[in-house]
Amino acid sequence: MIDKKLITIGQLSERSGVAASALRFYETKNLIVSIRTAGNQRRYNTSMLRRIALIQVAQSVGFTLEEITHELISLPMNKTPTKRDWERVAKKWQTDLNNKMKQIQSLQENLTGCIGCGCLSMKKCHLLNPEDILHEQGDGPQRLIDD
Amino acid sequence: MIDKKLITIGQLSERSGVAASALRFYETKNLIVSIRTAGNQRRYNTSMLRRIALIQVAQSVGFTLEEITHELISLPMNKTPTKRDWERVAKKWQTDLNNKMKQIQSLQENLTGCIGCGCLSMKKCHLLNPEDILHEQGDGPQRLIDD
DNA sequence: ATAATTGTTAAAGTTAACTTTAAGTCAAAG
DNA sequence: CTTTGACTTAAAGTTAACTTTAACAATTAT
Repeated sequence: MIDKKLITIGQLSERSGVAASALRFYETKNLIVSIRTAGNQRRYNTSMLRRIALIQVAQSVGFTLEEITHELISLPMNKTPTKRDWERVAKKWQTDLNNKMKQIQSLQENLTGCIGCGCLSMKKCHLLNPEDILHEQGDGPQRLIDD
Repeated sequence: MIDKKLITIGQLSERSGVAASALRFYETKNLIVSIRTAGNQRRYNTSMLRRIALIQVAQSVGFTLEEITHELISLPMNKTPTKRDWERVAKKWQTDLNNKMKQIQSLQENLTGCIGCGCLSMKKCHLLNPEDILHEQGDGPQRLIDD
């Protein structure tokens, strides 16, 4: 439990797929931490690989690094998160993912509607008519070729 | 059909909700076009409102402006797109939206799995084990507290 | 022990998508 | 006709998320 395997930034980079420059950058943003050798080189606990994987997942989901810093702030840097730690983070992400899904679904429905109805003038299309356009001309009978 | 109502950049900005500076920027990126008055001021056909709405939708879906330029290049600048024009664009978007949904769903499932199984060591978690970590130690019996 | 490799920092550069600024012109109202 | 408000351009600034560069130090291999 005392002598853990520590890896260099080059090894962490290769195993995580994240460039060393990015890892140094992440450190300035407090996303990850390192310990230093007597000669001032960074060494990482292998658990950092997991943390970086989490960061990548969160990024792919659309979080900014700043948000991710806040999301992960409660997770331990140098050991496996507890089940409770992990549940809290994962549930937050699920909520955000659900919201993203809903947004996309509503766009999907609107697109389908637009295709279905032709939407040639698009005067009535909810998607393409964000609170304007109708007021651009009086709303007489719908015209198929217009402005 | 000859004298259409033309609007100024300020009006377009207010009605679209997009800053005038952004509209000028969009023009440099060929996302929109304008005609000029004798005094060199921009004037827009009101159909540009619809095009801007499309741009906003596409952006919210995650397209970059460059991608949007390509998506919209086939749509007429100064008149209503034909049904065929519109169908092509909308279908492309639907495909992209479907892909986004699938990606998010797979993340959802992985997150659920992780919560369900506890994933305390996370050695086996597909989500958190992007082709590494298992090789960090021989795979003896799964440990709950580790590196 | 020395060479080759890998690591260190600070500062500047990069891309996307805009905004801000400065200095000046146009258009609309009175 | 003059003033006020809207518009014009070019150039520089902004934020996120990094990368590149330069000059130098630590490790590792021979």
